[in-house]
Amino acid sequence: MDDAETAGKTPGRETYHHGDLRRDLIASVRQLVETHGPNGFSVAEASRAAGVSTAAPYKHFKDKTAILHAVVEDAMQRMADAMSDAVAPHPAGSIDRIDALGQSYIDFARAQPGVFRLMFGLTRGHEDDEVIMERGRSAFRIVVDCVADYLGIDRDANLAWQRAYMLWCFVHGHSFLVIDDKTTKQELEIDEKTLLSAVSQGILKTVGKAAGD
Amino acid sequence: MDDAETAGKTPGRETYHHGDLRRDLIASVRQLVETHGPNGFSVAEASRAAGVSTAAPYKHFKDKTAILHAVVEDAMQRMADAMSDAVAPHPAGSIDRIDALGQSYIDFARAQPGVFRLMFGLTRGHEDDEVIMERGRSAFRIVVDCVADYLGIDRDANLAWQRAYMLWCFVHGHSFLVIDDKTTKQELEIDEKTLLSAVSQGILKTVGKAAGD
DNA sequence: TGTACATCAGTGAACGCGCGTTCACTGATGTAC
DNA sequence: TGTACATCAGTGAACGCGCGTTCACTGATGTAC
Repeated sequence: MDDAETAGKTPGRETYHHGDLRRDLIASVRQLVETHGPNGFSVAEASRAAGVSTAAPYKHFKDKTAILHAVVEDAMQRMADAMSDAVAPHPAGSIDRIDALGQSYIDFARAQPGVFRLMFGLTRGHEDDEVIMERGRSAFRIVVDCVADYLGIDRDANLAWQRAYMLWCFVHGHSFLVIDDKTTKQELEIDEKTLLSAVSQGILKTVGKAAGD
Repeated sequence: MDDAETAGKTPGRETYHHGDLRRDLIASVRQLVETHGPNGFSVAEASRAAGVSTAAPYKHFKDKTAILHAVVEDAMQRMADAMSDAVAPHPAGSIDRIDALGQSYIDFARAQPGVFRLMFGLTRGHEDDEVIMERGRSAFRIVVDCVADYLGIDRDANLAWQRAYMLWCFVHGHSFLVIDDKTTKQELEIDEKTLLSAVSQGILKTVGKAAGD
């Protein structure tokens, strides 16, 4: 009971007011999405999971899509944070930073594939949500900065953006293939870490600055 | 009228029997999925689009997911065909083959993003559909073969599979980012063709055979 | 060529269900005096 | 410290809706004799 209240789990709430329903709803939706897939979420079910009536969410969100957006905003922030954390332990300008960044991205996708799918395209209309877009951009900027530092070029250089984008594509694609079970891992006979560093080196080291030519 | 019947468009069918409802339903679903998103599809709406009662589809499919599976099976076949066609005009063993392959993949995704999303993970349970899996594998085998030929190694070599997978990840990720509007194209200041060949060269040419080390 | 009949692809009405959202309401909280 | 009142986060019942699926049926087709 005490634990439940402290953690905001709301198993059988005793107080009339919930405490922080908004946060709890987001958490419930996250869990539902992981359990029943990115579409297997309803306002009703989320309300039940949070232990409130189905009308309660409308005190905090305009409608269903507003909840979805909040979940994605939250996820974007957590992903950006995870990427920052992954980068920290490694020296600036090292390739380890870049590999750690990629690994954290993949780990995020693997840990919460439902939310990951939600973040990317499943629900249209993200383009209009400035919070989501901005958090996405700032996450990408981490990649750009690491790439620029590694290459020893300006952080605004086109080359840095291009190389960062190439890496993003690879990591993004691999993440999807992993969570979709399309990757025939045993056939590849290569572990993820090796794969990742082989690609980052292939893209960063060797193509050099000649891509525009 | 004649045109409609010939094309199987069924605007206001006159015959009691439909002709080829199964095929028409798949086409209707494809269109619905492109219009209303990968989830914006119902048996009822597909029936309406095909001009039959909502019960008619059950004469051809067990249930809703069976229709979905059929759509994905069809799409997998069309994608594999598109990839074969893309490869054909270029000499065996050339890098052009590989770039054309990647381009055809991206083109497919861009042309029918809804179906593309359907193919990948949106609906779980593809793993159990042997037809879908087999067609996916055979499409990937085209990539592996092209890579092996380019590298001048055996088509069953691990290295070929690994390199092919790296390329697939990139192209797959880029495709998703494109259809999700996450790619800030103008900021990159690089066109797709250049991007694609830079990556394929980065991954194939320069990392060489040393990735296992 | 004609008739009887099995087969099959369609109909249309109905079912139960869960959903998103609204509404008038009520219980708790915080603030002004 | 006590009371009055505005505010706000909840309730629970209700709504209309579209959906997936089933059912007994009927119209068309093909085949055996």
